[in-house]
Amino acid sequence: MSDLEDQGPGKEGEQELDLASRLRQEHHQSLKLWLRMLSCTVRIENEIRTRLRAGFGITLPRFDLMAQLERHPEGLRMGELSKRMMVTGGNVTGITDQLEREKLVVRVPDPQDRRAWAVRLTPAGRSAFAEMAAVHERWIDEMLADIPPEDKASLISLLASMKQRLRVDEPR
Amino acid sequence: MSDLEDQGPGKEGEQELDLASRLRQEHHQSLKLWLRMLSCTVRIENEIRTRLRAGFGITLPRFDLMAQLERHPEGLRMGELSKRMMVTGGNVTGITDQLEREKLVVRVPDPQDRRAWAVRLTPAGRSAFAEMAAVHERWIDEMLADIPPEDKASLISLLASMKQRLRVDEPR
DNA sequence: GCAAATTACTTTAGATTTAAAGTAATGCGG
DNA sequence: CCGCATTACTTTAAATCTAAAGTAATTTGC
Repeated sequence: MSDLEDQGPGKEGEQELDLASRLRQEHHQSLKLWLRMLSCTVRIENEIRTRLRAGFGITLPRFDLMAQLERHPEGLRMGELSKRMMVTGGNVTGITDQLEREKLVVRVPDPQDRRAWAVRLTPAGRSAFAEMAAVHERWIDEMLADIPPEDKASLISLLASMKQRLRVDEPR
Repeated sequence: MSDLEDQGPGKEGEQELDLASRLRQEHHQSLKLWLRMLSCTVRIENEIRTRLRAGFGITLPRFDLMAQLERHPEGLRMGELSKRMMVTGGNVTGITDQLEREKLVVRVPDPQDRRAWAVRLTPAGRSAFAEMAAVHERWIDEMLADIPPEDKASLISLLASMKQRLRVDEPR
């Protein structure tokens, strides 16, 4: 990738040229941003997936679900998991089934609402996750080690703002 | 999300406090960056997937494959597609099968190497893609419409640098 | 109260995805 | 030229994933 789009406007002096170059600069800006972010994301995701499998024999979606649960010892409902993981409900059903089979989570009936279930980490699940999470974060640190901290800070801030301003429908 | 981590250092004056707050600020920085980018990416991806299906009855991976081909009228080999799309070869085989069934692409044998195939858009595929691509870009523009152009420019530049510096293995 | 709409979750069908094994052609070292 | 590793792609098995339909419980409107 050549990536010449981020240089400041030249010194053509001509107002018209300046406008034209600004337009050229902004041409496909959104698409470019999207593709670049997607590319970074997929690269990292693939690496994590591979390492989780090799290191712990676990899949990324299972790890993700456990990560959601870890922050909620009281458990999360299926619908909550679906929203947080940004996947369909049917998908959550399947991943939960797998994790339950492995005794890493349990489904607890909700006494208030007999349609609903809370999913909770088992003690085994909690301890397995704790070990994986520590290594997982080390991996991320390594993968991003060559990015200057100021760049990281900028990205964190810009992405937070981006997430807020994104015009997408939340519900699934 | 509350997102308070991006405020500049306060004016405590104390060097030690300043260092401590800098440490606190950088705590889990990589992980936070990763999760935030992932969140933005998945949101956009889900929206595009839904719209592509609703608007054109096509899936995102098929659209992606066609997008790769559009820039290479001479066709791309399966292995090239795999690398560019960052998915396994088996996956490319499957998506290509589907697109071939729909008469949107063709497999052309490589005269130099009888193991290899070039995949090419058919005329129907090219014209179908042209229509979809225009709308697709409009969607991206809309989704990112509330993000200031300067933020977009910064993100484009920071993500380009990030992509370069990412410590991940390329080959699949 | 009760029918209808809604909600929470599951099931189903079909597509995508990976990892790993398989097939066939190429290229390399001797 | 021949054996063997490599390469390009396909196939397979199992898991994920979506969209849509299905089930059962809850809520809403009257």
